[in-house]
Amino acid sequence: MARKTGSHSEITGPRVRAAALRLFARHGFAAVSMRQIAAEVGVQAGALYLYTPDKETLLFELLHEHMVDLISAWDAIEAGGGPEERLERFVRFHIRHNLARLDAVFLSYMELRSLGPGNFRTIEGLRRDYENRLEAILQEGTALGVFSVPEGRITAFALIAMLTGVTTWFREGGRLSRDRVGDLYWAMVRRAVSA
Amino acid sequence: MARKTGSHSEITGPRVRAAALRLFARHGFAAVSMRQIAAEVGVQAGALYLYTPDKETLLFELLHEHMVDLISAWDAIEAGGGPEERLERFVRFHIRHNLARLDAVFLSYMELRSLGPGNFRTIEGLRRDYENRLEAILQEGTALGVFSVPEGRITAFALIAMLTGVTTWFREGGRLSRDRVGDLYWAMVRRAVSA
DNA sequence: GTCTATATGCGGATAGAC
DNA sequence: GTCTATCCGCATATAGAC
Repeated sequence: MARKTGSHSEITGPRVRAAALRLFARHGFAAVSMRQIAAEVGVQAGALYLYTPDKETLLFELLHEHMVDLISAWDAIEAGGGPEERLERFVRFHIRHNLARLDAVFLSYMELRSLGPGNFRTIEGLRRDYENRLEAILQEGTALGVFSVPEGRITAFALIAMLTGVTTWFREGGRLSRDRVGDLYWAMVRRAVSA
Repeated sequence: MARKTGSHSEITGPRVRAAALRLFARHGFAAVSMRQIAAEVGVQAGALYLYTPDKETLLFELLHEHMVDLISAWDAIEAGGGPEERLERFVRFHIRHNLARLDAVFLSYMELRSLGPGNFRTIEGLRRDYENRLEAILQEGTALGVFSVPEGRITAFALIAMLTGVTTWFREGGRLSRDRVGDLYWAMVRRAVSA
């Protein structure tokens, strides 16, 4: 199947999203121009509109993809085991998954406000879905008497905030390995919720 | 001492900072124009430059004031008692203080990147000063055998992230009072670090 | 699919009148 | 101390050539 010269749809689309993700996370959504994104990809600004109807939609798609990716990755891992086992798996998963996606994590926390109301609600709903999965583990463990968690929802918020915080200080090649960080955080989480 | 008509320096300055804080936190530094800030205060855009040399300096001063305020408020409270007592005081102080300054907390996390290198380092240094105070409590408690904290610095990061997270979900007049939230978080923190 | 060119409007910051 | 008017540049988004 012959293709026209200069036809790079399958390759330029992902490159646009990658550049936008990097730049939005680094400088903020409003501070980044379509021209900057285009320059990073190596095309002219007008060409970006072949891949997104406008700037906000580009942001929305990045956030949406990140949340769907997070939830489906967890759903593929959670199955089986008691609450304590699943909670440990959650702690290690959340740290590992987010450390591998620093830009997307930062963007998800900072630029929800740059979305219109409809897009905002969609992303917020996905975040809630994720939080609910952790809350369910905590509730189940409390019902079984292995955890002592009087407020499952608030505890889920607290734990996710603590775990996500790793992304703000962890440095590749630093003194602590990812696994060691997982050990440390799991030790804290376990003690914080144990009966 | 007579004063000219339309002379409101002592009152307009604080109003400019208050409007900037609110708008920067709500919409992001880059997304807010000097004209918007001026409109909120009720003056014309040009008049703002009587109170700040430029937009970035305005942001810097807001962040700087917030950090100095935080540290000096804590220093006025910390004195006296053992590590466990001081840690409890820290937990309750951090939650209470930050809940009363939601815009500034949000801004401090999101818009450090909008500062130039020099201003950035200044704010980062102040944040480090604050973290060090918590770390010192954890180290002292570990040395005395009342805490079991193998990594004081990482644990300080983890606890601050967890506590600051309250600002993202707490709603005034909701089911939980501030004091109850303090109780819940202190229970988690205590168990997470106890020997 | 990408380019160049452009419409149209808002951005930060300054000058000078009052 | 504040206002009006303005400089100048960059923003998003689109039109039409190739």
